[in-house]
Amino acid sequence: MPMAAHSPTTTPNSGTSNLPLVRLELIDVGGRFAQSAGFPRSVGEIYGLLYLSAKPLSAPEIGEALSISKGSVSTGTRQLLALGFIRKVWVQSERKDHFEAVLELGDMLSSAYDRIFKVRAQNAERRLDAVQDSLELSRKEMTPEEHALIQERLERLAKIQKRAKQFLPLIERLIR
Amino acid sequence: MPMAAHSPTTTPNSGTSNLPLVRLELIDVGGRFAQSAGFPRSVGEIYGLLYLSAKPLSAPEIGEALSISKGSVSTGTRQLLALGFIRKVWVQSERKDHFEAVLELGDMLSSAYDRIFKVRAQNAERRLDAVQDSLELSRKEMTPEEHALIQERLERLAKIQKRAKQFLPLIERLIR
DNA sequence: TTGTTTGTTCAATATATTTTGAACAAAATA
DNA sequence: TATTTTGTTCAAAATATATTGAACAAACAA
Repeated sequence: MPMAAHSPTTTPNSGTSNLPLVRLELIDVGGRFAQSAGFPRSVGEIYGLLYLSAKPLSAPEIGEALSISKGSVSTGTRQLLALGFIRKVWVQSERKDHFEAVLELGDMLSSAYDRIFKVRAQNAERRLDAVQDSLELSRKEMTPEEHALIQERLERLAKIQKRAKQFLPLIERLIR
Repeated sequence: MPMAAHSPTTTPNSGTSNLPLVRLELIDVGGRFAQSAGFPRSVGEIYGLLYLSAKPLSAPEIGEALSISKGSVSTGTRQLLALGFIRKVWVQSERKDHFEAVLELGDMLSSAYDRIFKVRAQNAERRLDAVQDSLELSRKEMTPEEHALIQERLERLAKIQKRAKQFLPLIERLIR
């Protein structure tokens, strides 16, 4: 009930690919995880596929295995590369790019942490400052009581934010 | 580029409500936060509105202030109540339900933590077990080498999960 | 150079999620 | 009881997001 009930959608892929069950399942796990982290499902599926692959795969191979288009593979791999979840590798006598999963999930998570949580925390801080500024701008439109109440509540928020700032680096250390 | 680029949508609300700028801004902050946490924007907006309100508000008041429908207010308040982010309060000589924000964000976060992260961690664990089971089921369809590779990689995942389990309670303690 | 292969972009389409509002249920009043 | 007020549900509409695939660009080969 609480959480954004991620649709009980179809099975990983009913395409023509002929992967053993384990792989299909991990592809699905990846897809769901991505979704719950706010990424397109296909991004997680690509990672799931590569994670259990014995050798690097080319973009067309990925597309075929997951039954997704050229464009989606291109976009998805770009995102995963940017997050450090996969690598491009050169394969002998092949012109196509090939991709492999970065297996060190600790590293992956820490880089994802940097890119996502730190940026979010910074944005939140900047945003709250702006709100406090606009409290002063709106000062004349409100009674002193109202102003005091809002000021007090915004200060509470600022405190929470400081607390969050304290423990985020701790998580970071544990992840590395 | 990495993150799911939350649309640069319209201003908090261009409805007829006549709130001072600070409030409009905090409503927007709430909306964006909700979105980044995977909730409907309107849920965060309701909380933002209540957070800076001097007195509890009724459902129609909320709907009017945010220009959202009866149905959305009903759904949104239900979610916030379930998460412990708001409370129902009784207001003298009023038949309508009234709502106020729980100001203790620490408590809010800890209850949200319980409901969201713990459940997710449990699901992930159950899911990974299932994948390991199906590795054994697929055993005959693959070479011993392939089996060994997949087994090793799934074990890595299980390790990560144990590590995550260790530090989650730590976060929990800090949040409380 | 020209032709071929590989990779990206982005407008159009498909999919998923959120919101609405009318229909219903539940509670209170008279 | 009948009547009014308040709250919820859920199918349909609106909105937001992801995917596709054709058009383009960039890299290579000959």
